[in-house]
Amino acid sequence: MKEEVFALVDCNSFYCSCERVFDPSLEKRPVIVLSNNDGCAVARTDEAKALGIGMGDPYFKIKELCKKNKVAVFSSNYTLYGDMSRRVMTILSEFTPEMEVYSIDEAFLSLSGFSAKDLTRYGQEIKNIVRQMTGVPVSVGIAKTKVLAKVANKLAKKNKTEYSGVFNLCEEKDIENSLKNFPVRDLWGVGRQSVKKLALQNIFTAGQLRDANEKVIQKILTIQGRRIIKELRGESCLNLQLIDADKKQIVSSRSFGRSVYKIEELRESIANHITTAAEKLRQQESLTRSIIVFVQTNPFKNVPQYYNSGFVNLMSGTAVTSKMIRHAFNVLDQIYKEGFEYKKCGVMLVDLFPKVNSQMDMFGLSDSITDMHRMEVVDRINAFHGKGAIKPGACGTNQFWQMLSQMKSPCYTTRWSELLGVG
DNA sequence: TCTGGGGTCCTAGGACCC
DNA sequence: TCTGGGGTCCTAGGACCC
Repeated sequence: MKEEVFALVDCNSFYCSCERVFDPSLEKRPVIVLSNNDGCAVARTDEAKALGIGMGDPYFKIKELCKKNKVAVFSSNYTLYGDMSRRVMTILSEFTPEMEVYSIDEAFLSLSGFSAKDLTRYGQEIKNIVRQMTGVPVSVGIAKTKVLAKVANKLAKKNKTEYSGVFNLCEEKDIENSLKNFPVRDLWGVGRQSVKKLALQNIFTAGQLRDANEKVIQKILTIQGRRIIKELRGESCLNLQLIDADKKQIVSSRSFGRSVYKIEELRESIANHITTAAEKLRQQESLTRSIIVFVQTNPFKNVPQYYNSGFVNLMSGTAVTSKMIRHAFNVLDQIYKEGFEYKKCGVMLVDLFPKVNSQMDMFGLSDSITDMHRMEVVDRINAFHGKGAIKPGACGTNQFWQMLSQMKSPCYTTRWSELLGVG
């Protein structure tokens, strides 16, 4: 069996760190970044965590606490974070022949075949170079399986001074020690429901899970639980996902900055969601055969509740925005009910398939060459001038329903589109 | 007043066929 | 007309991730 080694590189409080890069005065201050609509905290620095601000805490509940402690609060600025992420990933890719970009702020690097005794030093080098070139601090966990690399990374983050951001968990005695005290709820792939089920089996630590009976665990946690056990034992069964696989579904949805009642307003929002989703669809050179549209009221508010969704099947598949908007509007007409206070809506494209596999149908329902060319031109213009430079008229211009984003930092890295007023 | 958004994987169960 | 068993395909829903 080939001996594998993985490094998990994870940016520390990524969104907050991005904000700090462009405003050094934030360095020792507590910083948090809020979700869309300034709803809840999705990133916190250590200083903010120390104040008791939790992941996902609603902003209205912690607002006072933030004011009192001079917490720097930001609305999320995904253009900035996406751009910083690309920079970090580009640098990381120089350190390995094989890498999986796992999320906006995390990557698994294959270090298989690298000399074992130098792994820790290599991790330090990765950490230092990323910091030096981008300003973003990262933590590195090194181990023989992905699950153990996740554990190592978590411990590196938790004991920053002791390990200075890099923890090499390849030695048997270190694994033993680490798993003994590692809560099972902090394991990658073990969520709240699984924690409950494991507690009934008297399993509370990663060490106990590793020593449990595989078949029993598979019964209660499915095949995924069994894989975690194997990985904890050092048997690698989760491989690097090297190629960026095509999405199987594409979703665009968002809560409104305020309540919405009229179908005209929902239409505008749906048109925008279709535009976003269709763009992603064309980017991966796919067509969709099924569009789902949904609308819903605010479940947290004490008002009459309504949720509904509907779909349309398009036999020949399409990636043409205008056509998709027309179909989505038809669905919206069917599910919309007057008199409700709507808070959110969205679209899902499911049943995607590669464009090259599409067949001409007999009824002329397929996308025409002219339509496809038109979309290509639109995509190119938007790529150059910034997202939304050109969009369908149905998307509206005033976007009154748009989300709240009151504390957004400037788009430091992508100023052009901002200056042109199209970012 | 104010509680995110976008994904994947797995399983159970129904429909259908032989 | 009734009976049984096994296979495949599809879908909805649960659980999890960042």
